[in-house]
Amino acid sequence: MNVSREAPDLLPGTLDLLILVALAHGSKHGYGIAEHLKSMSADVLQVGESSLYPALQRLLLNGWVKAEWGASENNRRARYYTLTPAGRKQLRAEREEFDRMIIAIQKVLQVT
Amino acid sequence: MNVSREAPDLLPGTLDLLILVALAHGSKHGYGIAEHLKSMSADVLQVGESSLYPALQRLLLNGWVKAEWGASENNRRARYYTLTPAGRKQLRAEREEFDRMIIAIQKVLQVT
DNA sequence: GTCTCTCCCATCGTTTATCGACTGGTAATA
DNA sequence: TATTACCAGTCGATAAACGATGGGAGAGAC
Repeated sequence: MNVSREAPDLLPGTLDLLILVALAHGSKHGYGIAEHLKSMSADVLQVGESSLYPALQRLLLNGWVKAEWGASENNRRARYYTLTPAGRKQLRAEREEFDRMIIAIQKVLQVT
Repeated sequence: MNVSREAPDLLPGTLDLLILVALAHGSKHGYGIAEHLKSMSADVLQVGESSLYPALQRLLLNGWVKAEWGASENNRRARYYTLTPAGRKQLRAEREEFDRMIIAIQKVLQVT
């Protein structure tokens, strides 16, 4: 019964934040976002397409990002996602909330 | 459509770790675990009973903890949970994995 | 010319965790 | 007697992440 556990690809609840951060420097397409997160994290954060694209849909629906079709550097059809002003605000909020949680968890952990 | 978001009570995926840590110093009953997490985190980590008890069931099923009925300091019927050796091992593993994730996320975040 | 590789998009169905609301009970205290 | 604090859970809804799957188009090898 779940005796051996897989190492998760990412911490649940942090994907939206990670995507928003990835887009903070400029527009990226989905594939590029995944690459960015992977390389920036030294291959620890491996976000699969089946997590990434639904997440991007969420962000679109909430108005945090907008999307437009274009061509990638490799001359391929790609959909570029860009942070909206509301998205920047959301990024700040999520980052604060994340920090709050991490600090709280560290307090509990460091007792040991 | 989800324009205003509630601040979550805890980071998903971290509850098991938090419980294991809470029990690392000695047996506690469920209510006591929740109290411990709340006070240690300066009221940030508010784990509700409907998250706590299912989590304890998971830990029991996996053999990370064992449980026995007893009486609380307040002279009430209480179920005391205790870490097993497998639970200590699991605690180490989860803590490592958590640290790995946090470090990776920080790397992505600090670029901004 | 076609094969394969990398790049790029996405959905569907399953699993799993969290959580709001609820039920149920006992000791102490006002 | 009533209320409050302590202590145990369950049930159903919601939502996020993920494995599997299914495209398609450019580039380079053969």
